[in-house]
Amino acid sequence: MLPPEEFSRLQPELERCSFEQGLVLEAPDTPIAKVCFPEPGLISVMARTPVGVQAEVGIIGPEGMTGLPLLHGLTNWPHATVVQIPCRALCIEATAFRAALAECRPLHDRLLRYAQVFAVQLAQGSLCNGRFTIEQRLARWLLMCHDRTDREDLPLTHELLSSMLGVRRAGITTALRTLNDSGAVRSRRGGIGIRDRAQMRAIAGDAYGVPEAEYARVLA
Amino acid sequence: MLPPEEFSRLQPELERCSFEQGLVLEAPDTPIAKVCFPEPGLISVMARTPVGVQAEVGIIGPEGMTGLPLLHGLTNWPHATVVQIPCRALCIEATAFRAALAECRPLHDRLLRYAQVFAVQLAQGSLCNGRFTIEQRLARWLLMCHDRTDREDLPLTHELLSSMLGVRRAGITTALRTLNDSGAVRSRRGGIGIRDRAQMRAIAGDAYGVPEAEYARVLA
DNA sequence: ACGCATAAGTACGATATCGTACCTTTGAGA
DNA sequence: TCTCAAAGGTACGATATCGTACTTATGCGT
Repeated sequence: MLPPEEFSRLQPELERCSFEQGLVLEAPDTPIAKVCFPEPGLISVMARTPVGVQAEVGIIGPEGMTGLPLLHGLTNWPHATVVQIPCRALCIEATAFRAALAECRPLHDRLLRYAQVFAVQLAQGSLCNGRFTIEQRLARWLLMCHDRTDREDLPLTHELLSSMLGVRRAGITTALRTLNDSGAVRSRRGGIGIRDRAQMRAIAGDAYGVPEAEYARVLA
Repeated sequence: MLPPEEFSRLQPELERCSFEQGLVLEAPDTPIAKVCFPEPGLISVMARTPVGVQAEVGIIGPEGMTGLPLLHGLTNWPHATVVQIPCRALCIEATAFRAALAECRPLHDRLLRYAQVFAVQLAQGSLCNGRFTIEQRLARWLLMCHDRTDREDLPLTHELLSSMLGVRRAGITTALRTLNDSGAVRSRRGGIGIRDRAQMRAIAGDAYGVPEAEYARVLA
């Protein structure tokens, strides 16, 4: 989705990679090796405390990139970046990425606009964690996930979702049953299919939409 | 705290302003007029949904700046920026700020590092909202506030704190009484004084510290 | 076809927090 | 000195979520 002249600056250095579920692209406080521009799939940014309390705080898909610290002139940050739904991605070495940023100001500027969209996503996620129910947050998460994949069925266990939202596994089971009963999703062992997006949006309410609108405004 | 050559680029255009509590520096989705570098005091970034659910998601003091969207090449974002504890600040018009960024790359780079610290603060706030008790979050907030002011007593009502944390006013009263009883703070009508920082940190636990460490690493 | 590890469903008492309401205290201004 | 709006304390039933544990279902590998 980059304009041709910006994409062509990166193209020679881009390598297509394939990522399994669970792959850790960036470890906390560890130099980041490469920047990835995902194809359909899902990568998430996890915050944690020194003693190991952890939860997902942001998600990245084809609309964005991993390695945001490199965009800010740094090599690492305290968060982990983990592949949640397998995907391919176009990847570039950190040093090559840095060089491209320095040489191509329009590229840097464009990616910085994405950094703002991501910051808005973090902020809105914070609001949701404080003010919405598990059911609403789950609907929000599934919608965001659905936006970023091209799959019919998302390969997600309740266990995985519970660690994403930072709640009990049993809490996911309960919330998911409500979504299922309302016809919004179809849930199977190890997988969830979005059935009715309109219904999902109704359930998510205001928990969903602000970062998406920001993305449309800033990068579309 | 900027190096001399970067500060001198901004200096001619900086104007010192005085901000009252409650002043709205940036309204949601509205072009930002100026960038402010606060002196001791507190400014907060509030996220909200279309229907008005709102909570604070980030705070800014002398360590940082308002107007982050301008740093990302944009003019606005969906959040509001509000003065919570009166302060002075050095301010610069948006257009002059943009010009300075374009001309002085080291300045831009340095401020981008701050943008990362702020993003980490947003992420950690999200984690806290999901996983910590009101008491811990309150302790975290008061510590962060204390870091950014030079006052003995923070002029904060329970009402204000409740809208910051996105909880009931009565919830603040209760949590604050616990902090008071443990000797961590001294609470008076319309004001709170931090009495024992070590105690506060013990109560906040892991809710406090990650963004602060990131700041020290990246900008100190 | 079978066995087993993984995933999902369910239960239940405990706890944090909510919504709401009402009452008391405080301190600034008349 | 008095008054009153703002601030703070408290109460109580309701609800969301938790921690934990046990049970059932599924599908992969043999």
